[in-house]
Amino acid sequence: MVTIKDIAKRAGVSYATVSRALNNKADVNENTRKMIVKLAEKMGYRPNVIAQSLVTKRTKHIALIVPDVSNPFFAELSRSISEASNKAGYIVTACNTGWDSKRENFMLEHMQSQQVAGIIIKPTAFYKPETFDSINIPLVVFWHPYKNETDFIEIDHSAGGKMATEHLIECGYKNIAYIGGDALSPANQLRSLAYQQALQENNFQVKHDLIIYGGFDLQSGYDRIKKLLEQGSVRPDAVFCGNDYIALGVLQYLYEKKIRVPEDFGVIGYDDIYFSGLPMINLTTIAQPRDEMGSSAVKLILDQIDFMKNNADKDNIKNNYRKPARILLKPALKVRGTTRKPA
Amino acid sequence: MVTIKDIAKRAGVSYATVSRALNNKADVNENTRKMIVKLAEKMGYRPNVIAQSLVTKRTKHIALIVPDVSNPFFAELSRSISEASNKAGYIVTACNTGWDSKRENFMLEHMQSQQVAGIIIKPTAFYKPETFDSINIPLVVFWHPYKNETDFIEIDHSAGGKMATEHLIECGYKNIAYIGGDALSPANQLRSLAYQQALQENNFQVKHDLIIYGGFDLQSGYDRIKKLLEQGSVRPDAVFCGNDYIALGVLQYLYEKKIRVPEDFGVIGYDDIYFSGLPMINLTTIAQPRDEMGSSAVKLILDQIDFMKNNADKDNIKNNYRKPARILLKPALKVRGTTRKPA
DNA sequence: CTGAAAGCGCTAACAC
DNA sequence: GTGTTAGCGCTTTCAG
Repeated sequence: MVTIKDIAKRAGVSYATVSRALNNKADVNENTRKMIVKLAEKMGYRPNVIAQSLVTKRTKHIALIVPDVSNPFFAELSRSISEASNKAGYIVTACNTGWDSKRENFMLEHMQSQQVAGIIIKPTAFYKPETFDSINIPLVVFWHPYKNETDFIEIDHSAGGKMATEHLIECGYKNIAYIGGDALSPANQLRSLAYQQALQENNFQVKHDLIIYGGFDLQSGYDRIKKLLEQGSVRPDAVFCGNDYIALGVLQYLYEKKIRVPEDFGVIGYDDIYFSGLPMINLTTIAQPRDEMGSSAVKLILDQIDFMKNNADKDNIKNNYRKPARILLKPALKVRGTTRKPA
Repeated sequence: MVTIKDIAKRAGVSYATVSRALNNKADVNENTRKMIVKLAEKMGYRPNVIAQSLVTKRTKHIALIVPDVSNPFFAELSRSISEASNKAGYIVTACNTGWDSKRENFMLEHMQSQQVAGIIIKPTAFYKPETFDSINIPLVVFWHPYKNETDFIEIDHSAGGKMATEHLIECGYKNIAYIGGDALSPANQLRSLAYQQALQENNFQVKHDLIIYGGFDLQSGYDRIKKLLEQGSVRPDAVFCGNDYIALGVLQYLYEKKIRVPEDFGVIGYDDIYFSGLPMINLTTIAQPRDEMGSSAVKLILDQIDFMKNNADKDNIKNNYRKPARILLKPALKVRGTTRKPA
């Protein structure tokens, strides 16, 4: 491994000069610089980012912590975050928690040990209030307002849930079920609540038997629509699903049972993952603004980094001086083929 | 930020002792250790991985460089690599090149600057022979044998291409087209070649007009089947696609034009991404063994790390002492609904 | 414009 | 078992 000292020796200058030259500092003779840069290239020099970080006390890494990167929703979010970060000269490290909050905590700890410049996290469920207290680096949380101390980006899931439910009502469906994901997922609860409210406002009865929770995966959707239709006390004729995966599972069951969609049964998902838009799937769904989510998150991180730099003299900046930002993003209804035309 | 020096001061010991205690070194009094560990916890100590890495000269990071993490194939591969890495105590940083080899080179450079423990890469296209020459950290390359100097994991795309083509022939299709991705992708070329060979071996004529390349995306599949069917000199009745995305585009076109699949037109993809298996899509495809790919890649990286550790005294180890590994993985045919029953 | 030197937080000899 | 000390590769004063 070739270091600036090696270069200095060969160039016959001090290694401080090499450092200055390579970092484009102002006060270096132009000729010396050129000579050093060329030499560095020739010798195959690669700056040791680790060493740089140790002295500058900052890295160019942003950590992204999500439940599952292989879920297209998170994959797409991840890509939008990567792009925004790269544009600002940051690299992102994406970690899976696998919907496991123990693992989530571990990753949170670990990323701080890594001295990342900031953390963007989509928590798996409600976190304990103290979880984020000990984090004193830039942090952006998706979806979960927490006191007033961290930046967060919220999606208006109440609006989303309402939109979805009212759409099904307008389509003329009468017994609308809700198949959610993890019962403890706050987003899930907000949607479920909005669903219930929308029903009531429209003079529909809220039936407990039509509300069930489970996993956010396809199999879970399949299993639960099966249970609902084969063993339930009330037969639904439409279902609002906690995410597109669940909806895909529901569609699969209906498809197998040759139940006509949307004529005899309506299905609406949530997230608008890429594949939902394929004509072979054509799932009506609620779209979350992924790109906006990604770019906003990165922007907030950069703001915090900026703020800390400008206030490096003060102590305990983050919690005491900076007013946390809250961004509320709107989801949008995508009407497609799994719901019939409004009556 | 609390450091081991802070802890040492509070504990009334030297900071070397703190380091030893926290790292579970053998020669520390059990009581001192307990005291220090408890104190560290109380003070909210987090080891500075950057500093650790600087002295130990290794990090626990593995870089994964792929064209596009939002493509389910890479997302799933990425997850399998993450899991295998985590098990071994490594974290993975996944980077997109966006199918851009300039960006790929940049990432390669950058990751080395980051002092990652190893790099796993799926190159976007043929690389220049010298690309990997200057890399002297553990490296695993997917798909592209390169001299004898780096480990690589190859998928037998010749076998895959042959399998796909012969399956279409057995199904009784007569004019089989090939819609590939990037013409310069080696995997693509191998499949294309195998397709041509399989045709010849079965006494089918290879028709240039039935072979076209483009992007690996859905739109590209859609556009090119459209062109083939609307403007082509020979009308195909089946198509072997370079990946599932392209096949999805083809299916979309056929769906819109109400061309019956598999009765009047056969479609086969490549990759077996998750969504291809959904009953609504039900795409016949060639599955690449993602999990095996991921775990093998990580294993090879770990082997190299091990090897380097055990030969730390020697110089220029990687190229001169270690025999590079080559792993050949077999793809598998998944017969589903977009091809008819063999005649 | 350049060199000398301090030190980032930590590990790993080496002494005692 | 514990303290002392020398770096890891680099940036950044501080002198000159």
